[in-house]
Amino acid sequence: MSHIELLKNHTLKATPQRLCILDTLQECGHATLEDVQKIISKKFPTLSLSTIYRNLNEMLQKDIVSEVKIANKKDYFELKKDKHVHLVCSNCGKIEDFEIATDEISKQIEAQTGDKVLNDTLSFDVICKDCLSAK
Amino acid sequence: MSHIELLKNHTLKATPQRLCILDTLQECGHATLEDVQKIISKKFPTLSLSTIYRNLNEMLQKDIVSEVKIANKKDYFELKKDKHVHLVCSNCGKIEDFEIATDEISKQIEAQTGDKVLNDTLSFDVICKDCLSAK
DNA sequence: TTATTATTTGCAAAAAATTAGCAATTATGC
DNA sequence: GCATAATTGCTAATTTTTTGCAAATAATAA
Repeated sequence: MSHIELLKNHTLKATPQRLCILDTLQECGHATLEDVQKIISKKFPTLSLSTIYRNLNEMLQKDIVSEVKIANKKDYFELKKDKHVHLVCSNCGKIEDFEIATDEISKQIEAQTGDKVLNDTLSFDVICKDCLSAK
Repeated sequence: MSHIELLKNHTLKATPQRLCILDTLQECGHATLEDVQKIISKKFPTLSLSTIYRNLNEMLQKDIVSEVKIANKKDYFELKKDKHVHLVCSNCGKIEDFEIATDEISKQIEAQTGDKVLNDTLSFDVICKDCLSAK
């Protein structure tokens, strides 16, 4: 789905500012507010900081974007996508997505606690393949 | 280990302020900065906000305390403890710890990506047993 | 104990991050 | 194209976090 459609489906007007924010997130994969700000200041210097804040918040509300929380790091934003875990390289800082089935572990939790698992957010600290081979 | 020892082992003086902060985290299990502040303002009204900030940061550095990041929530602090996952009730907001082996999933990631997994942070959105039975 | 000293605290003020208010601008549907 | 409701970009207000420094205090050794 195009970003324009995405916005319209959520009753948001497709302004150039919003499209620029979405493009930025798409390019980066995962971007902190600072990242977004820095990149946008080059691509679209007149786009104001308050517009970035306002829109990221709106898009979070409307579930177009999600916030990725990683220990000892600032919050990241990403476009909403299929369920995945985050692999965070402790060496180079890179964040990769990885699709994996987490049903097993959810079942185990349900069996042992009596809770009902709805959803999960998993992140793993890793040394990525590239950093490993660079040693 | 007592909190006093804990501090001394990390070359921090055992001041009443620090002990109060540690006690608060222990009581709460998981507390946001706001929680800590609110509770402390009753127990120890003269303990200043900058002391809370300064000490939580120091304790994070020294690995006495860790930061718990949960999607759509403020950051929580907890005393460092054995590896565990967080179960966050979407209904009542309660956060529970749960000990679970995550080796399986780490192995799977290593096999498929070539990365080396060091550590993980998992949290699960659940409806807790109490909320389930209250329906 | 008491004296000494390096840490730590509390306060007030600075800096950084986030949000609000509002006039001017713009996307959308007719 | 026009009308209009939504959105933007300002600037100013809040809120959150950090700093600097004098006064207070915990740890140490005499």
